[in-house]
Amino acid sequence: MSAPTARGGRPREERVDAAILSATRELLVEGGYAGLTVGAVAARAGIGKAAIYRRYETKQEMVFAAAVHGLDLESPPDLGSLRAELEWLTEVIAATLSGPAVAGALGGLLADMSDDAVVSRMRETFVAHQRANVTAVLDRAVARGELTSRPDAAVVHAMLLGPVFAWLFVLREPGDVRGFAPTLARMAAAALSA
Amino acid sequence: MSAPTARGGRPREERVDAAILSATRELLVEGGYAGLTVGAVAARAGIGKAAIYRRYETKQEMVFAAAVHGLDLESPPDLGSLRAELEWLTEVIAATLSGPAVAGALGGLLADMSDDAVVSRMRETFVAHQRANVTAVLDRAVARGELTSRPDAAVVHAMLLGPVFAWLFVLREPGDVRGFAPTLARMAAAALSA
Amino acid sequence: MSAPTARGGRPREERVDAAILSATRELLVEGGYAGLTVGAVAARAGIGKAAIYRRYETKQEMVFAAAVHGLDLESPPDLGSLRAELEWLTEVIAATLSGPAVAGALGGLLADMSDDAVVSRMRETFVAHQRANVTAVLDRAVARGELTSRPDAAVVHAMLLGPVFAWLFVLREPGDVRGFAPTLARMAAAALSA
Amino acid sequence: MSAPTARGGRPREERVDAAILSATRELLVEGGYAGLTVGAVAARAGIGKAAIYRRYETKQEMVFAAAVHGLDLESPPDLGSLRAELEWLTEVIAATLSGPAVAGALGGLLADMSDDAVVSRMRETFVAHQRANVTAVLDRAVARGELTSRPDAAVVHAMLLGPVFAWLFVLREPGDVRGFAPTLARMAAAALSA
DNA sequence: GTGTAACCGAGACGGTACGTCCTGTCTTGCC
DNA sequence: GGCAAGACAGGACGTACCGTCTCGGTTACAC
Repeated sequence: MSAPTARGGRPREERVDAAILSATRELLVEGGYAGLTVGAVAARAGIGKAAIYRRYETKQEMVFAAAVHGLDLESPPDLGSLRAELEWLTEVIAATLSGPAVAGALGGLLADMSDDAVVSRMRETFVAHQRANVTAVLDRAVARGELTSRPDAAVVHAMLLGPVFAWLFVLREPGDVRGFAPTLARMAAAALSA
Repeated sequence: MSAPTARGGRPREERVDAAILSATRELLVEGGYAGLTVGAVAARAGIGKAAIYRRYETKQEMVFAAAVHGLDLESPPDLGSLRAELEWLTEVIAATLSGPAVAGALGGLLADMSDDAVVSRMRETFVAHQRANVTAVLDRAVARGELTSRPDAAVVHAMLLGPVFAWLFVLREPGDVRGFAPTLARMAAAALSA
Repeated sequence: MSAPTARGGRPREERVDAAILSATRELLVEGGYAGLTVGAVAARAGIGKAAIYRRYETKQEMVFAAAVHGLDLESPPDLGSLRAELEWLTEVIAATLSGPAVAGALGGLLADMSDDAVVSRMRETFVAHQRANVTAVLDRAVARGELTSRPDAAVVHAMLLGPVFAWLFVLREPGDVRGFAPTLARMAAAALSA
Repeated sequence: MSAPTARGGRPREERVDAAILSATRELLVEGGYAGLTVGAVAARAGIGKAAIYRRYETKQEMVFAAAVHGLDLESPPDLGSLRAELEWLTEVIAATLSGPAVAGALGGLLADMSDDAVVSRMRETFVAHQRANVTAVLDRAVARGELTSRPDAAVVHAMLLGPVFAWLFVLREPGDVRGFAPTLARMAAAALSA
């Protein structure tokens, strides 16, 4: 979809790609996923709806691309201790999820997707990289001798991502999510070390 | 809404209340939040749409009432140890969230709500009771001497609810969520004891 | 309907009858037939909707009763000439049709009725009496020698009623309908005499 | 409404315009104005409701367009005498009003309209042309010397249209309206000549 | 007097239509 | 062939109204 063979004809304008993503992010901040309309994105971007559907098959794909695009691409640095690196991971996750566009989009994306291809893509893009980072951190901790055996990365990932997710989307504490990260990392480190 | 003073006039029929909730739950299971129609609920319940809108201002309120109604009302029994009780809590949370109606509804509800009254109601109903249960468990652990000081119940709640939530709605591992609960509870107990 | 056998039980309150008709007429003036609601009539009259439907089977019957009630019951006096009496008839018709409640109701009544009982009742009540008056006037003109044979009363009635009706409901000239009556009567007299 | 400036974009399809009008006329014949549903028109026409509301602001406008469209566009031929031409006019009016779609629509249209723009448009379209025809006929009669002065065309129009209108919508005589036209025209000619 | 039957205001009930909105596709004419 | 504009089919949404029914209570006539 995003890369149809594109043999001949006029090339797509990058300006349009950028305008779509940027307008989507704006409207996501202003009105959340609900209240975001493909027509409104087109109008805000000063383009036609067809230019959107030429790039994304559905509204969900567009929002996913806009919200997730370019997120969380760094790998965790070696900070010397499991706990410090877990804290780094948690903070990156919290920063990613609490960005205004992501916050507006994530709930909505979960809604419109049942079990189809989009959710798979999302898992691959959004989840796989984070899990790789978790794996790297755990491997380093084993190498350092902080852990005797490497726990399941998926479980550890859920333990870091989950509370942040719940905090933002269900609990919605008025307090800053960032302050939550160190506490969470400390508890996770303790749990793993035990 | 659900309880207008109602001085005179024909009283509302409980049969209708029940039929709405039950039809909503059925359709939630069959087609998820997306794909659930107010008209379809009315048709399935054998009532008119107006009877629904007399009770709930929006589709979201109806779904919320149907999905959350009567959930998780038991209090945690004294099982003798913090870990056992955390495990009980986690299993209740997992059972609640993975029930078919709730699973179909929760994502969708998060979507259509920005920050308005519905999300507050949801927090009050859905979250408050679980948090009270967490508090009770922690208090008992302090009384037993398992913990020296009572940690923040909100944080502990997030640590239990969050991973389950993430597992179900983001990670969507094919594996059973139930198997996840004991691991999670064990790690939480270790984290708290440290 | 209006007079069910009424064996036992509490008798109907005349206050309610009057309140219904009066509220209907008020709302007819304020908003026309469209925009008149049975619920609004009940509210304005300070009664329940059931009290209305106990008296009238449909909204149309109620409006008909309210608009037509007590209209046009006088018989045409002997004014000495056909033309004078035709003028009297035309003025009565114009006065009847241009009353505010009737004006608001008639179009609407015509709308909701296809060919059923209500239109028959309306014809009987509203039309029959006027036609009897036309017949009386024509008979007197024959007796006076102004006409050699009595024309069809239905045709003459249509020639008097019709232009007034069209003037009010289709043409809607801003000018006063009353000024139209003498001209119409004069032309009708000339047509009949020829 | 029917002609927005429409600079760019896909032009409206004539097929859709025609399908709307044709489906409306069919349903008007089948069930009258009451019993005609915008949804049913859309379904019968094989189009979406939005395509209707893009063209007509309300159901009334649509029905008006369908019932009145293309009616009565001929001008009265010179038939040599006032009476013959009046008869022609009356027959055209009767034919117009007694057409099945118009008969189903007119009463209903009168109902839903109070005094707003729709009734004005209707007057302009439906009435203005007929009145112009009346004027032409009267002018020819003056030129022929049949009339000494030209009477008010509005009054004459009311005298022709009105009885037909009343006959069809109020009196509803079972007899054929067509037979009514010559009598009416003869009487009108006599009245004008006097 | 005390039934009993029909009344009363209030308002919920099933049903149906309205007019608006949105999605994803298609069709113009211009570049 | 991409692009802006916008029409298309389809269908859900939330509102409004109709005519019926139910509640708790009142009022007259008959026994």
